[in-house]
Amino acid sequence: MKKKIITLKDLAKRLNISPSTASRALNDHPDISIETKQKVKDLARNLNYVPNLFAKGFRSHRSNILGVIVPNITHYFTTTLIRGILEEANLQGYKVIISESNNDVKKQTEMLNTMLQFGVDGVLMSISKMTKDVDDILKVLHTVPLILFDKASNKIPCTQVVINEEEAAFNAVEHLINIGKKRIAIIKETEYSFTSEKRYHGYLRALKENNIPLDSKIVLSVEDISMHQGKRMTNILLSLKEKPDAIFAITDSAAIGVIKTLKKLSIKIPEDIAVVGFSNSTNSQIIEPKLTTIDQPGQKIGSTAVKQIIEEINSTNQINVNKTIEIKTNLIIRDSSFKI
Amino acid sequence: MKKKIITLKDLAKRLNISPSTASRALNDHPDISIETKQKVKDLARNLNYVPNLFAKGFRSHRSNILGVIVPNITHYFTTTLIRGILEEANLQGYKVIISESNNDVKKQTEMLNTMLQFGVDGVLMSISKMTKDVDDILKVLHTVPLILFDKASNKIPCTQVVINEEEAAFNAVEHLINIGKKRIAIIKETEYSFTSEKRYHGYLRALKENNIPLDSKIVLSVEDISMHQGKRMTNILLSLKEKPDAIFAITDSAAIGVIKTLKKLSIKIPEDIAVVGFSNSTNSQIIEPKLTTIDQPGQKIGSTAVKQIIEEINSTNQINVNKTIEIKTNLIIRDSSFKI
DNA sequence: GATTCACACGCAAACGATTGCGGTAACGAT
DNA sequence: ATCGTTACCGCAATCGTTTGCGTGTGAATC
Repeated sequence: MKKKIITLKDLAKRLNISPSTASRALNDHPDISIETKQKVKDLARNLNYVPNLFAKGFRSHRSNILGVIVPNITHYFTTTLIRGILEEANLQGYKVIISESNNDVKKQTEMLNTMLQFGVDGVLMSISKMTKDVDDILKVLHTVPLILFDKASNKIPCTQVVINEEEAAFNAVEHLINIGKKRIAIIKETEYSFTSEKRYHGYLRALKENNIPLDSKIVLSVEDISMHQGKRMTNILLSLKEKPDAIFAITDSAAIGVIKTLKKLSIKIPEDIAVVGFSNSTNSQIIEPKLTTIDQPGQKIGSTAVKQIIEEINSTNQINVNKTIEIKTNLIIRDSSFKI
Repeated sequence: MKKKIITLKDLAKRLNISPSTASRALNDHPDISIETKQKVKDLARNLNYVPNLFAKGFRSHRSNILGVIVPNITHYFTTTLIRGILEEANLQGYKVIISESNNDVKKQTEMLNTMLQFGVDGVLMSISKMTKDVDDILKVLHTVPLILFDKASNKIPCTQVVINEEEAAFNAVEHLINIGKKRIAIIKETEYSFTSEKRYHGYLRALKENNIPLDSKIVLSVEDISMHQGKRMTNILLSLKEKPDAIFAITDSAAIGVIKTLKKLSIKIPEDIAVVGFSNSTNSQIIEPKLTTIDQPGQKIGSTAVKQIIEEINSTNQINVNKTIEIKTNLIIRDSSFKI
């Protein structure tokens, strides 16, 4: 009852050729005649021959497996990233091993190492935000190609696939200015977060280019940005003498916390205070009023990262490419910031 | 500059023993003296020896890789499932390859096959809902252990890890009855969906045990359940002469569509019409009023499935275990169905 | 007719870890 | 002194595929 597994040898034996000839035939080696190639390929198809990936990897040191490490898989945006990765990898004949670091730096390097043990051909990583010490990550660079996506870091000399964080934030804030807002608060993360800092720079530039003075009282930083923190920060902002007329939260979840708090206090959105988030999560369409936010094309980021890493895997020269690929975002204007 | 990879042979050469002795030493074979074992293990640690997984799998036909196939990775519940799978697999020294079938049956069997090519030791699958022909899946059973989780099917003789769909729905509907509702509508899927049918049976039993007659006019079925369909069905229900005083949507997204429609028409929730969903998605807490729903412990389902499949992988006897493991759910009562 | 050359293919080694079997030494028992 | 037992270890084969090198065949060239 056991299914007999067909090997190269089996093919060779049936055709009275050597295994090496069969191998070369299947791989289109020029030394093999067209007729032989045809014969081998036909038989392979008929017998449902599948090459043993272990044996293949054993010799070639290639697994056709990519490693992916993300901080938190339950975030909607992360799943769109993964979807892009899976799709593109599938097209190119690669499989994907996924691990979750839970924003734990120790776990992160641990997973990196077990991935190498499992013989991945390359690693795609979205680093946990508290990654300060990058030595462990740098070690990997000598072994297999590494690409950072979404959550990146300029401390690591490798290809990075990210969104145009700065410009996206700039557009969001300028949009608020365009609808007549003049006192725009921001809820961001502490300076350890690379992405948060970039978005903050976009915020600063938008103010500057529109001659709006920066008021540090309405620049709020939190450690772990969340809906709850959004609520807290809103209460702080509302307790100020000069209240803001718009709030830019650097995360949808925080923005939703803002909206919930404003609604509870019957503050009109967007008339009294407009709100803008970041991510275009599913939640942003559920909340009422619907949230203006920035759409990040996760799927495209994922597929781009895969294309890039496969290119690096196949390139023989071991130069450390150190380029940054930026994916365009889109501002989605909804009810929380409509022109009045 | 290239990192020299340490092999068993290297260890053996340095200690002047044979590779086989080194192998046995690392694997705690009784034939090896304690001193030799110690020496080998020490050297292995010092030289940072990592066994070549290819060679290992090549001989042992074990990859320590599990395959996972899910219909749609972007659903929040699915991500919690995956989180459970990843965690438990990590604990047990397994890696996980994930694929998305997009509810496409053809793709599903295709992925199943490539997974086998990649030498997975077992497959965990949440089948796409339109799976009618299971022949392709049955073939897999002869090759590696297979476990169905979440979306299962009684047509496939293998272990299944699911929630108590029927009881969960029963509890939800009985809760509506307990808060005084007497005319409870249900929005479900067509009969091709196994899970939907089970939930429907729970609905029926709750009515029966509480002596509420079934009215087929308020039993609505849709092909692809979604928020949009929730809205559509609500309008249909409201056009009836005898309107329902509660709506049980078999999915959170549909339930949210229901709530949005009711709010637009200024129908009071839960006073006029109560609403209950299914899944405890993040959205269910964002919507106002917050949605009463059924929490499915995804993480536990995932980890249970992994534990189970590893057990089956390690069990030599090839009996097809055909048991169903049911994970308990919890009814989460929120504002959309509170007692008035 | 001798030499060259391209073509098509086979031989055998190699990759790293595992394992059945055989071998050796040491020691005690007879 | 001989045999048996035990403890410990090495030899060599094995898995399936790839690849450098060698070989034989036939045709073309001088």
